[in-house]
Amino acid sequence: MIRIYNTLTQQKETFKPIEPGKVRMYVCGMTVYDYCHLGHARVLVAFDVVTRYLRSRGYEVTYVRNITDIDDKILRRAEENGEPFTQLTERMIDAMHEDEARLGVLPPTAEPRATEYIDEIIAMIRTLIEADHAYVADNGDVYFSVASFKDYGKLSKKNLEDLLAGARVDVEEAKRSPADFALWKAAGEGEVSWPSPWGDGRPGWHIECSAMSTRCLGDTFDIHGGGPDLLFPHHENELAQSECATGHKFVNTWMHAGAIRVDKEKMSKSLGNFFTIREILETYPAEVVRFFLVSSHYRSQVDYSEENLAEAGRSLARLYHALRGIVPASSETVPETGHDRHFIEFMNDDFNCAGAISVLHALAHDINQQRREGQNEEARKSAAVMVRLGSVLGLLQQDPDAYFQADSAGVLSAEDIEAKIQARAEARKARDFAGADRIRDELAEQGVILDDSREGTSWRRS
RNA sequence: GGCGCGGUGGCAGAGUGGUCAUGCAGCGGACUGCAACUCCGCGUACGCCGGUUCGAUUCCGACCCGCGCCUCCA
Repeated sequence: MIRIYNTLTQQKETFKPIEPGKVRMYVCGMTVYDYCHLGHARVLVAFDVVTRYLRSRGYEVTYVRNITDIDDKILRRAEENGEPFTQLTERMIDAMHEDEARLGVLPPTAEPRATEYIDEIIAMIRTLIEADHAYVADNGDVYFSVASFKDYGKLSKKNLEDLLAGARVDVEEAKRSPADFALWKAAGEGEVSWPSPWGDGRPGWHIECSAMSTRCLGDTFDIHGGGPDLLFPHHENELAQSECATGHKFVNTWMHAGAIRVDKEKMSKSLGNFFTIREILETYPAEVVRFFLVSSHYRSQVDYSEENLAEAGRSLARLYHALRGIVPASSETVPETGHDRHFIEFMNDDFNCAGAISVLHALAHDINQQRREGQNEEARKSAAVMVRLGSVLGLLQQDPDAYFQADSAGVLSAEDIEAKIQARAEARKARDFAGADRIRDELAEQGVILDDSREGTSWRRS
């Protein structure tokens, strides 16, 4: 029994898919005008874990994550760069795919782009106009009439009066109400546009998600996810449009990830305090970044800092250390253990990954102890469990030696290091400990740490 | 101002009405030529004040503090 916190009802609910055994999920993806930052990574990883876990429990998951490849920010950036907007978006989409692959994020089932759904968008706007939920304004824009949807605000818990009282809503004369939002924006002279019954223009931001999600997943689907700052206005507006257009409930479970913070402030584009994924990956192994993200609950805020990343690295190293030098038994031969059940218990409770990781540590402890006591077969079984549970979180899938010895800015080659280890072994044999220690210290200075064991000496980069 | 979330040991981070989170760091011991790795052990954590209760970090109320959204943002 999986329980998920639903933003709409503000409580954890037992998850029951519309169609037994199948899950239809939509997550708001990127607006591709810049590189992805850590905040994007959080959403990517969080819903990757949701997908992996649901699949591991036997669900067939259809995971749709859109790409917004047309909007004002894209057009502005393309103009600044002096390039066609499609060239910019293609480049950023490639970069995004690269980033997510490095973070171990599985590709979604479908990745629809706004520009490929213009027909569906126009059809939905037409339906909304016909039903009097939208209107064509004097300036040629088409707006959604917020007053026409009595449930407006039910997702973000806002009421219209409060919204209108706030001075921050965009006062646009053509709108009937300041809270109304654009479905279709009329194109100015020379702007990128598509033909429509209301003249040339381009879609507003929210309508694309309504059109793509309902087209790909049906009028009603199971899960809709996204970042914390999408709750309002984006998801609220999406919900309003969709329910008005289809006449059905839009989404059963709404999931929102927590924000990434830097120095107690939200990491965001507007504050300019963001770190891109590729920037961070220059300093930290991708799996450490993923581990950092997964080791706290997806809904909580997390602070990005060098120290926190470093600690995640040390914690992950403990896990890989346990796996080092043993060949895990094949997973099928190891039946479900208490650890598996614990893991599932944690994950069933709104994807409690922090708890799930504690099970991985318990397994590491078991393996170390079993090896110490010479129970190698038991250790191999424990390792198999650890790797299979790790795969649900997208962790521990690398060869441990490869993980520790990954050539990240290493000055010394693996051959050089092996040669030094050999020299040290000979010195030790001759009981020249001063000489042996000198070699070890030299390696340490180059960022190489040695681990002696009965079987010999292994090394890792610090 | 409106709405929402949170304050857990040196740090990170789960969780629970009454024996255990977990990890990092630290300390003591074992292993080791010495280290590293690993193992064994250690540390009177639950913002503040009331209330409910046999018993509250966990439930209720007030208060203090922090954060998020209300504008493009994942």
